[in-house]
Amino acid sequence: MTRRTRRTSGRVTLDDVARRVGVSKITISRALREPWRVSEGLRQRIHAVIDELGYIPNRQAGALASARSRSIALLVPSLSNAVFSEVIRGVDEGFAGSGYQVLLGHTSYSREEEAHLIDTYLSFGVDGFIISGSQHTDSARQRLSRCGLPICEIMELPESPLDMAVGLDHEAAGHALTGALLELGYRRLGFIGARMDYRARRRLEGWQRALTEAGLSTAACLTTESPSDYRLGGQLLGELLEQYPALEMVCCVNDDLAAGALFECQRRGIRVPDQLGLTGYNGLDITEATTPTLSTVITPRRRIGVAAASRMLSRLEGDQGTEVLQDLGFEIALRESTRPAGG
Amino acid sequence: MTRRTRRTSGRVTLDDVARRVGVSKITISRALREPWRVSEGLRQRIHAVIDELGYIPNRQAGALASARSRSIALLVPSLSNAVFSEVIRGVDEGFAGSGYQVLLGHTSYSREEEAHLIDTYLSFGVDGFIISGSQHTDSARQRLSRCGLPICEIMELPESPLDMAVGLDHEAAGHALTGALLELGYRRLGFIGARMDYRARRRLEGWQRALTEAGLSTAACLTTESPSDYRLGGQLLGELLEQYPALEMVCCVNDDLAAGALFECQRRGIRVPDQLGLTGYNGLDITEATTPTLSTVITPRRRIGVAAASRMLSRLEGDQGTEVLQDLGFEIALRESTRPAGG
DNA sequence: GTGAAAGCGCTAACAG
DNA sequence: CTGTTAGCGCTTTCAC
Repeated sequence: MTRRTRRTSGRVTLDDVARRVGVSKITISRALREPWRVSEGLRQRIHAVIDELGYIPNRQAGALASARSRSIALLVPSLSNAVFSEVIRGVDEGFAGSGYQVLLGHTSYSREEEAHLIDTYLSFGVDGFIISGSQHTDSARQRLSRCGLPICEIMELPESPLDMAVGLDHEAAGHALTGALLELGYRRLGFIGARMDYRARRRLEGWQRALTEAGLSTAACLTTESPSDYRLGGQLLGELLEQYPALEMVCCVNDDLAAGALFECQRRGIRVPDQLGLTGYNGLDITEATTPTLSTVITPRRRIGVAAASRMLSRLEGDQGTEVLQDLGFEIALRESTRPAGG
Repeated sequence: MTRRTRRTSGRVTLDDVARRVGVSKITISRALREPWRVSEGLRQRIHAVIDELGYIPNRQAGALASARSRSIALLVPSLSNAVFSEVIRGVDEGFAGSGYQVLLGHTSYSREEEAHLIDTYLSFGVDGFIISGSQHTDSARQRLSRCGLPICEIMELPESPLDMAVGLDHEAAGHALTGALLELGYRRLGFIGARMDYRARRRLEGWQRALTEAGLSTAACLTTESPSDYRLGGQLLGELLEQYPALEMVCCVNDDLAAGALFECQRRGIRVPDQLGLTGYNGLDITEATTPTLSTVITPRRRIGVAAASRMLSRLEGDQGTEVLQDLGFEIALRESTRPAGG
C-alpha cells in the first residue's frame, strides 16, 4: 500500500456527487440519462447537488463505457467557402436538441487530409460521418466501410456511395443552366473555372454537353486548379476575353468567380448584361446584392445539411433506412446579369 | 460465470496488436508515444502489425487514463463570417504538427450558446480554450476560471482577461481610420453598423471620438442588431442618405456592409468616391476586388490565430508565459473608395 | 528496454 | 426505483 494514489484531474466526478447526495453513483448517472427511472424528489436533490458542485460529466469516460460518443464528424473541404458554412448550419439545425455533438473538420480540398481526419475522428470515437463529396483515397474508403458506422456523403450523388448520400446532380445543373442561356439566345459562350474539384468538373461537363448538343463550340473554356477567389474571377475573365473577344456570355463555375468577373467588367467598362452576360453557381448572398444581380444556379445547401443530419439520426436510432441516394435538386435563377427573355 | 461478456466495439485494440506482436500492450503504447524507448527492431515489427490490423488508437481511453486529451476548443461567433475563417486557419496553422486537435465551435454570437459550448467542450476534456471575445456570461467566466485550463481570448484586448489574450484595439482602429478620413478632407461623415457586438461598438466609439475631437457631428449614425450582410449594407445606406442627403462619407462597421453599400451606390448611380466615400473594416478579399476597391482597416486575423495557438502550446508544454495581453495592431488601407490625398 | 498491476470516470448487465 | 459488480482501452506507477 505504499503505491501513491494516481493524480486525478481534480474535477468533480459522479462519485463526488453520489457521496454528497448519499446514493450510489449509478443513480446519479441515471438521473442524468434516464431521469424517468429516478424518483422525483431524489432527482431534484441530485440536480441541486450537481449545480452546487459544478459537476460536468466526463464524456470520454462515458463514451468508453458505453461504446458510443454521441458525436458525429462533419467533414467539409473548406470553411472559407460560404457554400459550406450553410451546409454546416443545416447539419447543426438537423442535430439540434438531439444530444449529438457535431465535430467539424475541414480537409482543405485534399483527399490525404481527409483520410487523416477520418482516422482522427475515428480515434475520437465518433458515431457517424457526414462527408462532403464522394472522392476519397482508397485507404479512406476502406476505413470508412470497415468501421461499420453510418456514413452520409453530401453535396453530390456518388456512383457508388459508401452508405447514404444527399446531394444534387451538378452535371444536370450545368446542363440546365446552359440550356436556359441558349433559350435566351446566347450563342457564343465561354466558361471559367477554378479549384476544379469533382463537382466543378461535373458542372463543366454539363455546360459542354449542352453546347455540343446545340452544335456550338466549347473551346472558350479556361480553368485552373488554384483556389477560387474574386480576383481570380477577374483575371480569368480577362484572359478568356483576350483569346475570345467576341464572347457574349461567360459561365463561371461558382459565384465568387462570377462576382470577380463582374467587378472586372466594371473596371473595364464592359456593360453587363448588354455587352457580356455572366452567370455564377450556388446562389450565395452576393449574387442578389451586386449591381447587376447575378444569374446563378441555386443549390439547396442548407437543406442538404438538414437532410444529412436527419438521415444520420434515424440510422443512429436504429432505422435501417430505405433510399440510398437523395436528390435535392437545384433551381435556375435568371437575374440581371443575363439578358432578359426575348431580348 | 454465466455473466455475458460486455459487448465491445469490435475495433482493434492495443491488446490485439500486442498479442499479435507477442509483447505486452504497454510496449505498443510506448512505441507510439515514446518511440525512442523501444528498440528499433521491435518498433518496426509493431508498426507493421499496426498497419496490418488497421489499429486506430482510442483517444477517449487514452485521455481518460492520462487526464489530457490533446485537444483544444476554438470558439468563434460565426462560421459564415470570413473574418473567422481566417482566424481558424491561423489557429490550425499554429497547431499543425503539434499533435493537438482543434475542436471548433460556433456560438452564433450568443453568450448563452457560448456558455453551453464551454460546458460541452469541458465534458470532452479539452486541454485549453481559445475563445473569441471577452464578453461571457457570469457562469461561463466562473467555469473557465475554475477549470484551471489555459485560456486565450482573441480578437480584442479585454480589460480583465481570464488568462491570456491576443487581439487589437478596435476603438483605436476606428479612431485612426476616421482620423485618416478627416485628413483627406472629409467633414460630413456617417456610420452604418449591423450586429453591433462589443468589437463593433468599440469601432463606433472610435469613430465618435475622432469626430467629437474634430468638433464634427456624430449624428449620422445608423445601427441595427441584425446580422450583417450585403443587402443590409445597401438598405442601411439608403436609410441613412434619406436622413442625411449631404453626407460625403459613410463608414461601415465591416466590409460586408461596405460592399453592400457600394453595390447600392452603383444601383442608384451614386459615384464612389466622387459623390460619396465609403470605408469598410477588416480587409477581406472582396475589398480589393470591387470596383472601386474599398478603403478599410486591415486586421491581422490569421496572425491572431497563429499567435493564440502558439501561446496556447507554450502553456500546454509548461511555460507559464509572461505577457497577458498581446496587441497585434491594424493597418489603415486607403484605396479607391475614398478620395485621394490632397483631392 | 520491457512488463504487471492498478485505475482513470463512467455505464452495461444483472440483482433486488 | 436503487444498488453491485465488472470492465470499456488506455496510461501511470513501480518493478525488473
